[in-house]
Amino acid sequence: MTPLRRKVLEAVWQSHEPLGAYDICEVLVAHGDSVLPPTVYRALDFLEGQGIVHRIPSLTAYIGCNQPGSHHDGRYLICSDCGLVAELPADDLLVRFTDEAAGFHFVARSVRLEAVGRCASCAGQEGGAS
Amino acid sequence: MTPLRRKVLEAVWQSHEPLGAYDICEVLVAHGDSVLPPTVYRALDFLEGQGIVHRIPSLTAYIGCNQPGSHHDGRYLICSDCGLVAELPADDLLVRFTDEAAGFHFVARSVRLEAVGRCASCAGQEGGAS
DNA sequence: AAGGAATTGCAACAATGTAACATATTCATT
DNA sequence: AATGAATATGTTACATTGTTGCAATTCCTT
Repeated sequence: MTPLRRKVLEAVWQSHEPLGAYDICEVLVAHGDSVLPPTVYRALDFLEGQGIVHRIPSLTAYIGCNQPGSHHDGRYLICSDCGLVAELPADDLLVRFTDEAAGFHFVARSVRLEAVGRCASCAGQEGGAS
Repeated sequence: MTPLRRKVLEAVWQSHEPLGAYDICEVLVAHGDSVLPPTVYRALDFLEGQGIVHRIPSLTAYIGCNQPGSHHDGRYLICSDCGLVAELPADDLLVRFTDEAAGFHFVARSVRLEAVGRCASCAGQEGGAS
């Protein structure tokens, strides 16, 4: 862990919504650091490898991990209205899928379960996209 | 379903690996059609809405659906070595997650379960990107 | 201090996705 | 058949996201 990586991590942590890599650039620059995309991507790769942040491919964005560790599995609720992501703790569903994959001689390195839909508060208000 | 959409669908179907939108452009152009990105993306949006093709966000690419229908749930095994994707039929795991999400008043519109790792044939050969 | 590995800075670029508007096509209704 | 609404496609230009390659720095070990 280096100062730069810590700054990237803090930027992700302090945001309540997923941050894109370029968003992170802007945050750090706003803090007086001069940071360009390759630097951010490298820091994110590192942090992801440590299981401290997670990439959400559906949003091309990153979130801080709830309960850090080096497990690469996770379950996510992604609100397509407000963009918020809730991370649920990994459970036996993921293990069962890993086992099922093994039945096909597939060696799973990470398992992700994600639901895309509308969160409680967005579903409460009217205005559903049809 | 229109001629253009059918061509896009065929391009996706006839590829044994996931195709990016720009790959699809190239395929159609190679077939003599003049097609630009917005056209392909629109066709893909339509086909995805029909449940005939699936987008794999982890790869920013598309695959043809095994058993077409308008269900938006799926389970995928994604080989990070060769890029091949196997689609497994949806099962009760996805339903259980939908129910669990509902417990948080989250209305899931689609659920995806994906494992990233090494497929049987890639795991068989040596050369793990350790 | 010298060597080597890992990290960061930087410039240029590649790949992916979208907005806005023009043009065609379809199809029901007159 | 002519009109007009709705849908689909063509085209330009651009926005966003991610990468390559190399130089400079830092840090740790010998």
